[in-house]
Amino acid sequence: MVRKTKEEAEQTRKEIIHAARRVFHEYGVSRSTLEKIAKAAGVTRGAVYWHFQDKAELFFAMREDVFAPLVERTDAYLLSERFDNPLDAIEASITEFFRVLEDSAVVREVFEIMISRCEYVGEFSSVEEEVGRPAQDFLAKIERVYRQAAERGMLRPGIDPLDAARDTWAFTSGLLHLLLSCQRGSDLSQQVSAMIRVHMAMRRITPS
Amino acid sequence: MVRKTKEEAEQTRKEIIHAARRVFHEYGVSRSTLEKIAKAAGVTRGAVYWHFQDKAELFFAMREDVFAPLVERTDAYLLSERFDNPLDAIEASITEFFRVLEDSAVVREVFEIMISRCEYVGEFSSVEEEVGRPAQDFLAKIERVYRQAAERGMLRPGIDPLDAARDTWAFTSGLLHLLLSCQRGSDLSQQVSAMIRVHMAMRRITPS
DNA sequence: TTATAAACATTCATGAATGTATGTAAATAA
DNA sequence: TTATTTACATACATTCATGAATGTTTATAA
Repeated sequence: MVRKTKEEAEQTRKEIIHAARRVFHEYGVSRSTLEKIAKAAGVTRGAVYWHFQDKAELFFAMREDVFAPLVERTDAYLLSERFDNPLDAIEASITEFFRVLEDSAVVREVFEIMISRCEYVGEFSSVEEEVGRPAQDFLAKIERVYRQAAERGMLRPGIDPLDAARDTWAFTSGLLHLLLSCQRGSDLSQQVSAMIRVHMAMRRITPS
Repeated sequence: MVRKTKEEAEQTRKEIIHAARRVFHEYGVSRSTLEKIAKAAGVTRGAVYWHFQDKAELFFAMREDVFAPLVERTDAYLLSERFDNPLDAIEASITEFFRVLEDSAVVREVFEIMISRCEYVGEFSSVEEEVGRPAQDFLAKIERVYRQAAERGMLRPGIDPLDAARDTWAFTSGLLHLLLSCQRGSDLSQQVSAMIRVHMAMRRITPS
């Protein structure tokens, strides 16, 4: 039976993406053949080639599915007006990011694929830029927020907002990488929220 | 002409390792065929198979060549007795690490391969553990040094040594990853030493 | 109702990488 | 001096992934 309805076709497209995620995660991107992915999705390579031009396009689709809404979520916290203290917005945003990472196996799988199961060469070198841009954006955003905190006298004296932003930037990136690539039995995931709290506490005024 | 002398054989072994590094860096590990590596080294696949069992063994040899001496160097700073303030030892150790990374193209290439040009699955999943161990060790070491600083009253009051160590741990890891994977025209490499200084300054007493 | 095109499955040709097996000349040990 | 390894090069068989070409239904528009 072929020639499904439009909705059914969209469904198989999504199943291919989900299967790709599982296969990428298990075998790594370059060892994930389209045959394996198709089989995991319950279709043949013909279906995969119908929906996606090649492996790279499938990879990008899988990534975009998870990435865009995540950035939107964390930005909502970061740019929210409901925090009296801008530092609370930063803390809430970062905490939310790692909370999603902890709660959603799908998100975690995609990040693990991108960090330790993909080689950024050839058709995939553009991925690095696509990932680098949000990182760059994140730095710019938290710098603005830190600046607001400084203006309102809520950043500890002697700390430059840009310096604080860069430090938080590196901290966040490092925490992500450590969490996903060398957790092996370490209790790091249970320490995450405490680490974020401590990190932010160091730049608040009147640290008890 | 075959059957070289022992020293000549050792030389070709090294040339194969160097060629592997260049090829791995350009094409990524999985797309680096032993044929390409052999050609880059000026030999045939026969020579590669003579010196190494397969691609994985060649990869490990290439990595070990660079990794071991680097850890030794940074540890020398970290565990040195010549610093009055233990925090200076930490700062010097981290600074030294990134200085080597900046100065040595070989070291940088190997780190770039390991961070963004290798998939940690199959025969390579053990690499993650091998890299995770030094990271774990680094945390333990700086925690001890932070504790010394606290005992000598040189750590800013209100900061727990373990918390400080974890924060520095994440910071260092993040800085490394940001530096190697999303530098694209950013002036990050020029900011590194300043960022380290700022990071450490936040945990020193009497921040001017 | 029928033609068209969508949504796949199937088949085929091709190339590329791997591992192994075998060849070979020179260094080295006896 | 000669036998034996060493340090490779060459050749071969096999597997495997890719992309394209073609086949096959069936939803859908006209």
